[in-house]
Amino acid sequence: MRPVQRTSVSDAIIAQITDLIERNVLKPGDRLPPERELCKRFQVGRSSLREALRSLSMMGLLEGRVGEGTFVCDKGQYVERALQWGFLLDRKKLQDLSETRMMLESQNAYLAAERATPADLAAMADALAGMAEGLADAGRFLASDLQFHLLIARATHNSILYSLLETTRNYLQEWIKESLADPSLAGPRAELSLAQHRQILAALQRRDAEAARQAMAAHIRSSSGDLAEKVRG
Amino acid sequence: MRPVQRTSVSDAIIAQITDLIERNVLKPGDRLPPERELCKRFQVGRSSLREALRSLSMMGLLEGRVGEGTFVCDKGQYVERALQWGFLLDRKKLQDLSETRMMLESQNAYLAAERATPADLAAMADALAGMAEGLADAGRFLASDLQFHLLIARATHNSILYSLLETTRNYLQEWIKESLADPSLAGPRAELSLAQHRQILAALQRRDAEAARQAMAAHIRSSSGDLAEKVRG
DNA sequence: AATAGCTAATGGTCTGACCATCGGCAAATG
DNA sequence: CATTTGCCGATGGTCAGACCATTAGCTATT
Repeated sequence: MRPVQRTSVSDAIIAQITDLIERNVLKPGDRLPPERELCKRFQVGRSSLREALRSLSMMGLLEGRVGEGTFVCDKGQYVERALQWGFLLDRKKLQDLSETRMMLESQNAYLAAERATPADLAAMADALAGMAEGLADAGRFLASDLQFHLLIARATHNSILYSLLETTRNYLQEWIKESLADPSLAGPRAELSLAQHRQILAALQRRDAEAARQAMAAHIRSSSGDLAEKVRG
Repeated sequence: MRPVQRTSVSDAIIAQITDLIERNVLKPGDRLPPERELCKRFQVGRSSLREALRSLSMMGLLEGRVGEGTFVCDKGQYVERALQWGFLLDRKKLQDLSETRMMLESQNAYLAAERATPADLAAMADALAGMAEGLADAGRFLASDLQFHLLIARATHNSILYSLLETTRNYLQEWIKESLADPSLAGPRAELSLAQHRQILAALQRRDAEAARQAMAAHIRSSSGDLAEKVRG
């Protein structure tokens, strides 16, 4: 004897829809039939259908817009989402996060040096210009700073690495902001930071992967010095 | 003006419950109050509550048992759930994941060389012995192999890095298994793999971080060669 | 003491209804 | 004619109540 397989209505719907998406019958951007219509087709109640749709939304496969309909998301959100949920639970490890970020940033710089397109490099130069113009405006400076780092991650053309860096940055962003808020050191530190960024971009432009990695590592080490202190204390 | 944030009842419930689990108010194995009770406490309808619970079940945080109640899962179930989405990975994503894994593994080896405790090293030696004994048993060999890599990640004593490696490994595990299933190459490849693992452990034991990183990188490059081929074509 | 049967509680499902929002259309406006 | 305004239907989001299948625990029969 075998334990009989207990099938859940919602799970069956989830299986069917994921299958449709997998076989590309439902393409990203496509609109699903209205919920009431789907109920009739699947021969199920609206509760069960909605539980299924909700789960699929949570996985990043679908997106519901009030008054418009339910749409298939761009493929690719699910892995990132899962990774995000993954270590959402054991945070409180700022030090670990900081270390992880350092590793991601420097390795991304290495890869970006090999793979950045001219367009990537141009965008980084723009971000750098934004930092220079924002030397007096902390908000703008920080925004351009963040953009520069994200552009490097994007230049790896590896969506996983980009997403990981983005996530760790998001977690650390608040602390980074705080540590840069101290006005007494703002001026000199901003200029140092700008110079370091110029070094990084220069290394990327001459495709020197190892130099890019080391420049990035040095930058993060110096810029996150007091972040580390703050974490410890 | 700023776009007003549209809050969803289900999302609010999800946020509250995940928060309770994060703060360990709800421990794994705990039973939640009945749905009808939760409705009264949250002041929401049962549909919304159930959509939230369903999403949390889909993430592997909760588990509902008919006639018994809803229970908090062991943290880590989410990985299993995530595996179910594995088939949605396209080739590009696989390549990216593989690259990310390579970077995590080698960097972890570097850090582990500096931080591994004697106990960590002893556990790795055990895993290595398990691989040696399992040369004829593919299942056991693979299990010890995986354990060895996870032990290295644990030896970094960085929970984020460990969690990241664990997750990427789980995503790739199916493909790794497949690529090692080919019996024609099983024997020689297993011995090569074992030898490489011995090199890695040796580097760790003499605290040579750079050697450990390079040994790990070499191992992964050679062992994932046909994985890369499989991905490409 | 063991077993069969009953009962209450619970998650799973269905139905119908109401609301807020969005897109599109027609009428009013300049 | 072009623009704005107001309306209407469709849609996702939410709610309340009901019924079902399953489970655990109690009860009474054996």
